[in-house]
Amino acid sequence: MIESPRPDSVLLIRDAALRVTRQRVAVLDAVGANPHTSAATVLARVSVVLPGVSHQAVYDCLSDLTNAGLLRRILVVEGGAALYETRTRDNHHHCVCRACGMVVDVDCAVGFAPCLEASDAFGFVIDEAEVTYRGLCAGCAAAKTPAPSVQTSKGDPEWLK
Amino acid sequence: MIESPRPDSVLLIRDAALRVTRQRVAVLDAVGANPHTSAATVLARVSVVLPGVSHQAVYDCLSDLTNAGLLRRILVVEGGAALYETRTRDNHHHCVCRACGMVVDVDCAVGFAPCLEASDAFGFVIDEAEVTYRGLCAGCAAAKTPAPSVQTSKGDPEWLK
DNA sequence: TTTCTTTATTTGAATCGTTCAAAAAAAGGA
DNA sequence: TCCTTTTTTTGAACGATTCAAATAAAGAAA
Repeated sequence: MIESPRPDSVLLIRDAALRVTRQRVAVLDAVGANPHTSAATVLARVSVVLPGVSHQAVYDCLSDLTNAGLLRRILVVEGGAALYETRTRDNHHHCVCRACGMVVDVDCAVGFAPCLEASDAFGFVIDEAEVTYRGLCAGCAAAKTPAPSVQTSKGDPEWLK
Repeated sequence: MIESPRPDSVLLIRDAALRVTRQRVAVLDAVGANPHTSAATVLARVSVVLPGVSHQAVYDCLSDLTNAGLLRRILVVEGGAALYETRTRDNHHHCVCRACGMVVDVDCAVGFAPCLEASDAFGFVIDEAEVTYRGLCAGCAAAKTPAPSVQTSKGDPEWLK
């Protein structure tokens, strides 16, 4: 599954006024192909296409692309690594399984931009609402595993590998 | 401001079927007196009352008290430390200032347990919804500081010290 | 195309928050 | 008071991320 750079990525990066480098294209492609990936996983994936990429380059690219609005960074795993995704401006949320760590996208029932209208935010000028649901995914709930492979937030979710 | 252990804490800990130790009482008191504190800050505060406490004890206490439902752990700062609070079962949310790191509690406009009803959660059994609003607090927004003391998530929020 | 300047990447070390593991100490029932 | 279990201390380790200096690549200009 070695993917060739999608022209989309090149255009997106250029339009964001960023220099188009192979690393950035590869990182954007990697996240696009696998939503909710950590820097470590991105590094692994990018390494296939660009042997020898440094982890620092991956961190820099993730950071730059995030600042440019091409990526979104979410803090979903307790004590774990940040995850990245390419869906950036549609105000969707995330459901995280406490057991296996699986992350899925969720649209809020309340409608678009659900909780962005905090009741009393003490004068805060809010620009983002990150909503994280936690619980058990269908599989883990069915298995009713009391505490078998409870992944304590180290490394990547198993289902991702 | 050396505080003496509140009887509340002792009772709460005992009721949670946990052994009542000075460390646990002190940790619970420390978080109770200062919502949204990190482990490092708790250590500093507890050290005043209990000179020589180990950071490990603080981590253990925070973990035990959190598991017992006496504390809630929130992941609010990008790449930063987890914060703890004693308001545990009222489903409130948090507003975080991107500039100074200030955290305030917010009740959702949508009502009690706002976004707990995710539209389609792929069969997830959800037990918690963590909502984090990000933006600028009134002070930082007013100052319109483009990027002055932008705290990049290391250490504790300045306003806490 | 070639050169030049700016911006990215590599390299390697360091930092922070957190956890692991073994020995010593304290809690609380018998 | 004794004894067993649970906590705490002690000290090292780890993963994720960042810092800093040297090198390489991007892309505008000649």
